[in-house]
Amino acid sequence: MHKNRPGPSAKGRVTLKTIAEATGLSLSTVSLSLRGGTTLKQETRDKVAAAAKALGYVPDRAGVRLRTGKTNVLALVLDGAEDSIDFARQMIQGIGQALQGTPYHLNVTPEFDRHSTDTIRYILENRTADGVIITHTGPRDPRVQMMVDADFPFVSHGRTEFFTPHPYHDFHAEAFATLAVERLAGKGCHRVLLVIGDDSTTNYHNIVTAFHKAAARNGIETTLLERTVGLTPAEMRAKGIELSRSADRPDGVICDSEMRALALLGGLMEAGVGIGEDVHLVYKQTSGILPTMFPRLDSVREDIVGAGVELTRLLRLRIDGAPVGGLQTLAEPQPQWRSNEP
Amino acid sequence: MHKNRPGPSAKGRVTLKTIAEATGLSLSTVSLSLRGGTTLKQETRDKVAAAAKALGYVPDRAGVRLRTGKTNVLALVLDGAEDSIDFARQMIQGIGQALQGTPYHLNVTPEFDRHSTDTIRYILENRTADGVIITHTGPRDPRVQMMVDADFPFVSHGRTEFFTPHPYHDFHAEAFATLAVERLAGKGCHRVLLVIGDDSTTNYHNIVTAFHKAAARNGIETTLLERTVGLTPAEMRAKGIELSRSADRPDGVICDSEMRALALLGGLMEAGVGIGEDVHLVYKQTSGILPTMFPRLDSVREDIVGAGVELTRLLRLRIDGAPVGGLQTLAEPQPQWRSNEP
DNA sequence: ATGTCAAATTGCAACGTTGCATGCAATGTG
DNA sequence: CACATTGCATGCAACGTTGCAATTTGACAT
Repeated sequence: MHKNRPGPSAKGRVTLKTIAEATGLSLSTVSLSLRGGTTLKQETRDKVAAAAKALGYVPDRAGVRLRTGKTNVLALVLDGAEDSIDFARQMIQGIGQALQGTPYHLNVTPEFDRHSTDTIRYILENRTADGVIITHTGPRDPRVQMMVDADFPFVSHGRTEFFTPHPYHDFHAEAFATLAVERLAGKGCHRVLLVIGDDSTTNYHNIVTAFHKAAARNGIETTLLERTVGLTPAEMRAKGIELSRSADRPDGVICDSEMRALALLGGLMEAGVGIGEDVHLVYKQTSGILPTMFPRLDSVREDIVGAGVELTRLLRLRIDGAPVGGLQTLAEPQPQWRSNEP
Repeated sequence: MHKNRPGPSAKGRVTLKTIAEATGLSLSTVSLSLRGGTTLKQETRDKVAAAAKALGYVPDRAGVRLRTGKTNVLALVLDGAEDSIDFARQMIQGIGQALQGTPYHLNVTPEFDRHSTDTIRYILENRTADGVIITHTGPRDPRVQMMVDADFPFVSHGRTEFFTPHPYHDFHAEAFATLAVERLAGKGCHRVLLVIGDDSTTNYHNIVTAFHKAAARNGIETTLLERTVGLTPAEMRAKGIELSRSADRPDGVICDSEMRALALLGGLMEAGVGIGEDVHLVYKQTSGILPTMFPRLDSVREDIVGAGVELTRLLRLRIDGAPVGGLQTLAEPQPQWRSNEP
């Protein structure tokens, strides 16, 4: 007779077998019942449900995964960008919140090169998650391409320009740009600088396009734009000082991130420019940091926790087979006009 | 005859069986060989290794996990605190970096209440990870207690006051406090305010104790301390304004976080206090944000990415059975004295 | 040839789960 | 009363892996 006792269930783990013995039913019946088998007698189903609850049964992930291929894992591929302050924490907070009470776990992999397909390829080849969330999506993002080709469930935070539709959730960047431009126009600005650093995301293009359109509608000059693309925070700061001295100094600034807003403000303030007087500012707010620092700054808020919740909702629907159709949503910007407050 | 074809390996997944067929050896031999069975002929081992590589074999996680109980998962329990800017991103970056090329995946669960044992309990009961990393550790952290009792592998970012030793990695808070006090003493400060908000962590106690000692040694007054415990950033900002007007205004400030430094600075600067002149400041730096904003501020850096790498190293050693003895390390603070620069 | 012994390899069962095919009462039909 | 039909429940195999027990192989001595 064999004695084969490996580690896992050394201590009395509750499995289907435990429930079967407790109820006097067969293992198959218990399994069927817990998955809601409709051919079972109501009495039986109740009995099983009661026993499962009493014993504190939780299906073994390895067993399920081995048998069905379902991992009950969602993978978040986390971009290394630091321009959106507190982005990672809030995104994970949101996803975690949406996953509360579900069988899903969250797997996080940092992405070391922007839009690298390494992690995605690994996940697809080894079927190590049921679905993927990516952030900082690009217009022709190769990660999206790869998952679309493989017909693998995913959502992107951000849109793409691909012909084949896919699930996404995105901040309404165009609405943000328009709101910001109109706010500055209302303040009487005529030369507006768009401070935006990262041109590898779709977000960049959406903002730039909408910015130009809105500026044109409002008779605002936008020639200074190119001067801030791709600058590091330190360079951004230097740019602030340089700008303050230049002849064509802008009277309005729009920042697409807090990191950049902080850096530029550092430069401008050091140069003695009066914020809210000589120069008006609107920035995209994702954390609570700047408000403590500069209490009367106009901003437009993007809710990252909410984005995490929504991305998770969409992805789960997709995994459950929902058609891509309804799985594309935009988050409306939330204006926080504070510069008129006392 | 049965035909039982579930989802997972519909497409030709490479398993031990594949290799067995390719090499003409038995499945058991292949398994044994890949795990480095020493009773096998060298020739056989080479043949198996070659085939495995050629076919791109990766062990199935579910299979291994079911059989051995080993999950190849590390769990990070992520505190919701936002005072250390960019903490979550850097910690995950560090852990991810240390996990590159290993079979381990990183599971992240946000913790909704400080030091809640819910997540830990779940992990212990369902053996859903091989080891746990916790952050923002408290002196009598119930999470630590629980894992020590269960003899479950974990590392804490931060020390505890428990009698039973456990693996940890921590920032050398005492060294930070001492460095900061001495720096301010060197600047001629006599009344120093310690701005620290979170008294549920061990870190808090370590800093406070060392701060008092160092202050006493340097003949510095520290009576203002209690006034900043538990304040929110917004209140901290108000406190800055209030302080600037008070009779016993400090001439030196030490901040244990960037969030608090920013908030207090916001208040002080709005009140017209000259930073680096009327008041000197030293803060604990974890991100690159403040340097762009206030370029000539003294700080002491804590490397969070490095902490992630180190925590992972310690945890893996612990999982592999290393005794707790050597698995306790401290990170030395890195002073960044900038206030004298031009 | 036969037996002994060590070296090298393999068969088998099991981890927990699911889904098909089958079993078995009880009921309905000719 | 034989026979199909229905309603419920169960046996069995398989997912990929590992560890033990057992078997085969080859070398060597008798």
